[in-house]
Amino acid sequence: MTSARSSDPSSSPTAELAFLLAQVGAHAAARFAERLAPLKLLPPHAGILRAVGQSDGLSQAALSERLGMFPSRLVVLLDALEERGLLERRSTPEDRRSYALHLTRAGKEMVQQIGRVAEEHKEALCAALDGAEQAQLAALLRRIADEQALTAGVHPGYRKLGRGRPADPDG
Amino acid sequence: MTSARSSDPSSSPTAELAFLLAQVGAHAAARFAERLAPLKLLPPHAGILRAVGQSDGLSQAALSERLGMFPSRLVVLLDALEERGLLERRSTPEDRRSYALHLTRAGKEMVQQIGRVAEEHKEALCAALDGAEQAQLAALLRRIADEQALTAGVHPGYRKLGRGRPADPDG
DNA sequence: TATTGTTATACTCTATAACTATA
DNA sequence: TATAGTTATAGAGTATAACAATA
Repeated sequence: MTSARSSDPSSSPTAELAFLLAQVGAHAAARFAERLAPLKLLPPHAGILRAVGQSDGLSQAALSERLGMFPSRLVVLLDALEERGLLERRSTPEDRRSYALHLTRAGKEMVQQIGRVAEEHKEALCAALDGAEQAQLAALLRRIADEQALTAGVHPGYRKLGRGRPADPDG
Repeated sequence: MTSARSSDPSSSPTAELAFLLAQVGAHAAARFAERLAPLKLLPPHAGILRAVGQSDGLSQAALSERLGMFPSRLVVLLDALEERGLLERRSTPEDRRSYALHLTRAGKEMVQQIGRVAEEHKEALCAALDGAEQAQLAALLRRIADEQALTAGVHPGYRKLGRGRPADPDG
């Protein structure tokens, strides 16, 4: 079962490519989640910290819009981050209904640490490839991502799914 | 938000590579699930049909082992496939506890159709790349998959997850 | 009347455990 | 006593709906 990779799919020589993408991608996501675990963070937490770090002071509505996440889901995730002192909700004078989200000092440090973890993760994941090959792979993926209109830094797992099956296996 | 892809991540030029893999991979999986929907199949169904097609007559225990799926989960999926006449459980004389799984005529045709859908899916997903580039991408991914010891044709989404967080977002 | 954020509820998916029938 | 398959239960995770405060 180790090298039967040739005998699988249907027709064209790259027919398995889409499956390979989904397979390696899911593996990458799972491994990253494992590396995040010691930091007591789930992937969506990391995504939020990164987004807030990039757009300091944005509202929950704006953030949920950007990440394609339901506001009600965001609340729970933000609660956890605020409780840990990584992020704070500051009430704004302009509109007393909404909060401006800011990273704390600890939050900024956590973002740094996530960056380091991501780098280690990438290195372990792509150990089979040298630097030039990694750059090549990144370039190809970026072109797919752009053509498919994927938003930079937004994982589909964050998204509210259009009423139907969850963004499931295979591919 | 369309080309901020440069300003995200941490340090190295390919730091975003792992995220890109997870992002594109999840996108691929979601799009494939959509293409499967008209066939009234979920991705795990397709995975099962393919596996049984490759190893006609295997038992549920063997199949659940191969796909890394809990036997109890397999039951429900097989029920649906059998009900639709795509697959059958034949009792074997040797061991009356177990069943040998076989594709029906309709099941084999469905496998063909899944292959066609997969091909269309790949073509749409990788529209940004020409044939040579697709082959290049596939080769790079295959090397990662091999080095990371991923089993051919088995999506991590099938797997029983080692007691912890689900194979989640990011990467 | 519409919007921000929140709470409460329901639904889906999947893991765990308990059970039967064989062996 | 152990194994194949099944059923039943419970636990995550996430979408939907209802709500209070403000605009």
